[in-house]
Amino acid sequence: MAAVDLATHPGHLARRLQQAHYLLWNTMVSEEITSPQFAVLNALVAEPGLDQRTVGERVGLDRSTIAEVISRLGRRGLLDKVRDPGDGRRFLLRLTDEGLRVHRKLTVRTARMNQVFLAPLSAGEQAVFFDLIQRVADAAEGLRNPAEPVAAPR
Amino acid sequence: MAAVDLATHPGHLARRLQQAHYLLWNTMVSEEITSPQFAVLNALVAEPGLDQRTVGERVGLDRSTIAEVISRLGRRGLLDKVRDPGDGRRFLLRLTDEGLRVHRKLTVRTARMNQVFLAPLSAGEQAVFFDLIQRVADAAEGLRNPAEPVAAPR
DNA sequence: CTGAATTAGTCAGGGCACTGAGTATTTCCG
DNA sequence: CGGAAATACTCAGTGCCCTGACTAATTCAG
Repeated sequence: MAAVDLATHPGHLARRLQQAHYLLWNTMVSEEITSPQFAVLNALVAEPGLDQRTVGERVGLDRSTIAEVISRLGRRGLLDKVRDPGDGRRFLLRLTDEGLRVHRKLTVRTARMNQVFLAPLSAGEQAVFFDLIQRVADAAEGLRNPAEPVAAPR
Repeated sequence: MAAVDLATHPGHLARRLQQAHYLLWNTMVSEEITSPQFAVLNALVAEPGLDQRTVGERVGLDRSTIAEVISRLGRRGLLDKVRDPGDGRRFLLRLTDEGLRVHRKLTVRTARMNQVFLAPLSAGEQAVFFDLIQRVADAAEGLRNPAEPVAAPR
C-alpha cells in the first residue's frame, strides 16, 4: 500500500495550522468578526478611502471574496461604501466610528491570541517561523504572477 | 492610526500559505481532486474499511465537512460506502479500483508539487518548517481537546 | 472622436470548514 | 428489560475561497 505520511505534506500542515488558528480566534478574539474581516478593517485604518480591489490586494483576497467580506462588514455597519466621484467604477471604503471602535477592541485581543498561539515557540523560533512561511508563500505567489518586473534582461 | 502589520500575524500568514498551496495544487496536481480529497483517499489506502468519523479524524476534518468530501468522492466513483453490518450507525469506506488508480497518479504529482512549493527553503530549513508548524498546530489543537486520556493501549 | 481594450465590481457555481439541531442506532445502567 | 446516554451521521446556516462569465465605466489607439 503506497500511502503517504501527511505530516510531510506542506499543504496539509498549512490547512491544519489555519484551522487551529480559526478555532483559537473564535474563542479568544471574536465569534462575530473573522480574521479576514479584521484584516480588512486593519487595511482601512492604515489607508482610509481605499477602493475594493486595492483592499483585496492588501489582505490577499480576490475580487469575489473581498466583495463578500466587505458586504458583510457593510451590513454590520462597520464601513461605508461610496461611489468614487472621479471614477464611476470604483467604490471608496471608509470605516465608520463603530468600525474603528471594533478594530481597536480586536487589536488588543488579537495580540493576546497571537501570544497564546505562538507560545510553543521560543522568540527565536517565532522569527524563523515567520520568515520561512513568508518565503514559501511569496515564492508560490510569484509563480502565479509572472509579469513582475523581475527578469527584464536589458 | 493604530493599524497593525499583518506580516506579524500568524493567522494571516497561515491563510496566505494555504492559498498559495491551493493555487499550486490546482496547476500542478489536479483541477478535479482537491488536496483534502487526496488526503481522504490516502487515509483509505493506508487503512481500508475505515468509517467516516475516523477518516475525518485522520485527516483533520469535522463530521460535517468529511461527509461532504466523501459524498463528492462517492459521486466520482472513487470510493464505496457500505453500512457496517455489525453497527448500523457506521458507514464503512473503501476505495474503488478507480480510486486506487487516482491515488497512485496524484501521489506522484503531489511529490513534484511539494518540491516546487518548498524549493525556496534549504533541506535544513524544510525540516524546521515542518517542525515549527506542527508544534504550533498541535498545541492549538490541544487547547481545544482538553486532556485526552493518554492512549491506554489494550 | 469612436471602437477596442482595460478595469472595477457583480453573479453563479463548486468546494472547504465550522456550529448547532435533529435522526437513527447502539450501549450502558438500574 | 427498558429508558438514558453516547455515538455516527445528516441537514441547515454562515463564512471563506477560487474560477469564469457578465456589466458598466474608463482609457487608449487609430
